[in-house]
Amino acid sequence: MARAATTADVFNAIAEPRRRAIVDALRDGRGHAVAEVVARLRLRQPSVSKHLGVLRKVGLVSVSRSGRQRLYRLNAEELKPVHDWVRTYTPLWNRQLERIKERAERKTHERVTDQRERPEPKEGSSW
Amino acid sequence: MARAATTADVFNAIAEPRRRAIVDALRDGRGHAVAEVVARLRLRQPSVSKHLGVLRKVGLVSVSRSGRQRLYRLNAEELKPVHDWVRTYTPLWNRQLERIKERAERKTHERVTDQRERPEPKEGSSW
DNA sequence: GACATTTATTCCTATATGGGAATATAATCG
DNA sequence: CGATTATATTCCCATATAGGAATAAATGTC
Repeated sequence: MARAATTADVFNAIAEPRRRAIVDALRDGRGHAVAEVVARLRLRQPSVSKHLGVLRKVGLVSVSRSGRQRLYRLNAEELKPVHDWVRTYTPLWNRQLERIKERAERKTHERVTDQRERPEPKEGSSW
Repeated sequence: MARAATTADVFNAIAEPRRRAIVDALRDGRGHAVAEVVARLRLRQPSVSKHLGVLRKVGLVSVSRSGRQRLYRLNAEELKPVHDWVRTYTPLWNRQLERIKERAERKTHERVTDQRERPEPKEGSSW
C-alpha cells in the first residue's frame, strides 16, 4: 500500500510544516477567517483551504460560518495523542540531566545544602 | 510539489504507526537486532529494515554492527522537537481544569459537582 | 439581478510511498 | 570453499500527495 493519508490521523496531519504553522496561527483558540491565515502565513488561499480541510478531517480544527467567511478554531485537545506518545520519551533525554544533578547533589551533601533549584524545572507534567 | 519525504524530518518519520511501534520497541535504549523487532512486531523483515532506514535517516536510531547482526538503538532526544512543539498546546486542553478550578474558587459556597463538559465536534460532513 | 468578496473544489503533475516478492550483500560456521 | 544466517536493497505498483491555475459555490451589497 501507499503512504497513509494525511487525514488518517493527527500524526499524519501535523507532519506537514505548513499545517503546523496554521495550527500555530490558531493557537489563541478563537475563530479565524481563512483570509486571516492566508495573510499571516503568506500562503495561497487554495492551499490554506486545503490544509484546513485536512486539519478539520482529523478534528484538529472546527469551522463555523459567519457571513461569507468561515471561522476556523483550534481543537487543541486533539493533539493529546501526540503529546501522550512523545511524552513517555522525555525521561530518556532527561536522564542525562538527572544524573548530573544527582551527582551534584551527592557532592553538595558533603557541604552545605543549597536548595534553590527545583528537581524538575522542566515540564514533564501534562495534566 | 508532492508530499515531503518521510525522511524529511522527525515529524514525517513518526507519522507512520509501524515506525512508532518500532520506536516503542526500542524504548529501553539498548541495541536491538532487526530480527528481534521483526519477532516482536510481527512484521516482515524487509519492511522493518526499510522503516529502520527511515528512522536512521532522521537520526531517531543509530546502528552498530555486531557480528552479522546490526543493533539498532533509540536516539530519544531526537523526539524533542516534537515534544517541544506539542507541549506548548497542553495549556489549551488544561483550560478545562483551570476553569473548573476557577469556578470552584469563585463559587466556593456552591457545591461543585458539575464537570460533564465534553465537546466532541469530530468529523464534519461536507467533503 | 449584476457584481464583489470569501472560500472551496477541480484538474493537472511530479514525486514519494509502503508492501510484496525476489534478490543481493555480509558475516559466520563447518 | 560452500552453506547458513542476518540484513539490506531492488523492482513493481496502487495510491496519495501538495502546489498551481482555473473555476465553482456561497454569501453579501447595491
